[in-house]
Amino acid sequence: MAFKRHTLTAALPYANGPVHIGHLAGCYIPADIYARYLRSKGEDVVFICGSDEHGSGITIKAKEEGITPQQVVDKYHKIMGDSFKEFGISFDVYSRTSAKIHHETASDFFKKVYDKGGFTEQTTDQYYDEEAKQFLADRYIVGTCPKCGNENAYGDQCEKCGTSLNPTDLINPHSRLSGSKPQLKQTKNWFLPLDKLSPQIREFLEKHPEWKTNVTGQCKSWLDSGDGLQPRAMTRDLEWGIKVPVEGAEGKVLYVWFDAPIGYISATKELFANTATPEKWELYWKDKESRLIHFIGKDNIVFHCIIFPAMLMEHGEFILPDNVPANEFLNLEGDKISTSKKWAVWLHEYLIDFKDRQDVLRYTLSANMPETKDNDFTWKDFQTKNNSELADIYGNFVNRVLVLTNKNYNGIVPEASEYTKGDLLILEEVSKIPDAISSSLDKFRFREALGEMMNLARIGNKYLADQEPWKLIKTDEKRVRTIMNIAIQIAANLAIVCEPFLPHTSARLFKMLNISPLKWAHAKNTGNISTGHKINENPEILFSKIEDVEIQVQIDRLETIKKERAAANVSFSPAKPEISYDDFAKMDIRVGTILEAERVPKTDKLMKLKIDTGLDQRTVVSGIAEWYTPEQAIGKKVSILVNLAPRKIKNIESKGMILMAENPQGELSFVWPEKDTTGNGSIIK
RNA sequence: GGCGAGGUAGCUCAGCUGGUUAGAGCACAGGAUUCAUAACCCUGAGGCCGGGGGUUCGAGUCCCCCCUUCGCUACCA
Repeated sequence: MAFKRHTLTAALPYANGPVHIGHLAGCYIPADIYARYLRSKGEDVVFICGSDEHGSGITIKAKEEGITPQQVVDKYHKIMGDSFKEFGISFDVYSRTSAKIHHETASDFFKKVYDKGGFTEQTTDQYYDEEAKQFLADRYIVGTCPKCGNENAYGDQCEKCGTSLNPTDLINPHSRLSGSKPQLKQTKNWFLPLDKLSPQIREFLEKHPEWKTNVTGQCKSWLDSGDGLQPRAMTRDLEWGIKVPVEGAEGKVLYVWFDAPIGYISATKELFANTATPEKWELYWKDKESRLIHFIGKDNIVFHCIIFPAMLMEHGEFILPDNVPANEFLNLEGDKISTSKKWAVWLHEYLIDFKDRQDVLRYTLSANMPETKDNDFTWKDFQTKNNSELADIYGNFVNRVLVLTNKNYNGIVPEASEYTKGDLLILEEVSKIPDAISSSLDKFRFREALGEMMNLARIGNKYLADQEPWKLIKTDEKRVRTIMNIAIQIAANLAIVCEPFLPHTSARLFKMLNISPLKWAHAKNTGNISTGHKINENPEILFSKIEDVEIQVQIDRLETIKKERAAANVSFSPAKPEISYDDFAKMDIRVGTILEAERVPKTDKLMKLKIDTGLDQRTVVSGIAEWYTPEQAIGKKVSILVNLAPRKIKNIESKGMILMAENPQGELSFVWPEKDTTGNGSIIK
């Protein structure tokens, strides 16, 4: 179980928007802490990341902004790369999937699996745009949402009501490219036979009982769900992406989720490409003594625990991940972070608003890391964590030590001549800290590890308070020398063990102590700074307090976004296109009365209704159970479309449709005639 | 409805294979102190461990049912 080297990957961020705090807390901060920690221990580490630049999301974004897909990815690749760097995420390489080396790698990967017969071919019906002469990705098709009537629902999801859809669900679908009505057309694609690989995948997962419960649980959910794993298309009919390198695949590219994880491999190649040993990347991906770890958010679990391992199995040459410590999601002020709803704190903006305060955000996000469940980021909490933990505990301890040393000893580290029993106890406690942190980090318990790091500062503060060197200096100067020596050693060790979490602070502290950065193993020692060493004379404040006004600006900003969103929500969907009277006249709408009502079992929304239409008594299944109980529904007068083609829903024949009025909140309400004299069968026209 | 993960002090979380008065950090209150960024240090208050049954000498920890949050999924026309 002893590994010689570590291949750490952080999820490739999608290049259709900047990085936000959710990405950081879920993936990049834990990955960076872990990478820095291993490096400090002297381990052989490569820490890999890059921009994910393919897929239909990019082409859509390009169309929205009126630029080319390449311009989109160039823009966000730069923003993300720059902000990661300034934030201190210590990737050994930050590559991108539009890079030539990646196209080659992904293409070769596909070809190899293809040649081995690792894919199955399937022909399916997809929407095709005759004018634009291309197949349409789900998000390229717009139509009316069958649920909420939103006219601008996408082929995969209605953004208004959140329902997930298939392109064929849309009413009146049209292409976002040409506006024309798309036709269904047959197309051939290559599928990864996850169904057949299921036993191997299961076996692989069972070898890792040590994985986090949220990860294992979600994998099991996939394996054991209804029909089990299904074959998944690894190619798409799209222009933007990596060409499928086989005959008869013109106009097709690799599925973005096929090509993205291969990006980890390409990026590793790139890392070594211009070195004396360009083939060295293979060690990190093929050697059994290399430990592959994927840092991701929970939305990526299925890809990294099932699909990518399945791809690697089919390929055959690569090692499989040893762990996938996925985090849950981070919310912002109680609401889900959303790029499209602009509900986020963007890293590149934070770096401007809170210049040189990278570590404050790193600390806050680490302390609030959604390790076991979704967590919430609030600006108030950000302020409190900075003021009463970083500033009051950590920063203040360092400041006390440096000020006392300068005041009493002109910055020269005094000699520790004689340790008391109490001193020895403290030194022992101090030397135990790195192992305590290690043991937490080895289990990917970042919050706990961070707490252990802060304990060192707490030990330091308590030591000073107990010893009171500022009093003793008047009576026992010799004793004060020992005390201050110990306090300085604690500060030095703090600089070492905080480095994975607070790298900028660590560097500043080493500089103030006027020593070169030390590695993890030194943190067990309690004499890292020698007697007579001169520390920097001008200690700076490591963490200044954050005032209310500063966070109020951020809170106000979010309030504004919220108000704008609320305003957008009360607006009704725009009027539908004009129709003829004949279109309208086709509909036969009548007044009816609900005679019987009962919930359809095993559904959330369905109610089975028996309705007197004046013409007959018939059964209608309607999705109203969220808004009416059967008792409330019985006896109600309703409007019913009686000549709608019958349809079987949950094995019940539903004849006709009840008309419901829906308000902007999605609440449904019956529609009925005002006068009691308008009885069943009356025509609504 | 199905599957998965949660629901423990005001907040963020620990509590392994069941075992004495349920823990930590922050926030809060009181005290002490002044080297320090009105900080530090000490003390304290604060928990029907989501609810209800059950197994057990004993349950936050095991079993059943229910409620609730998040994710996937079914059904929604």
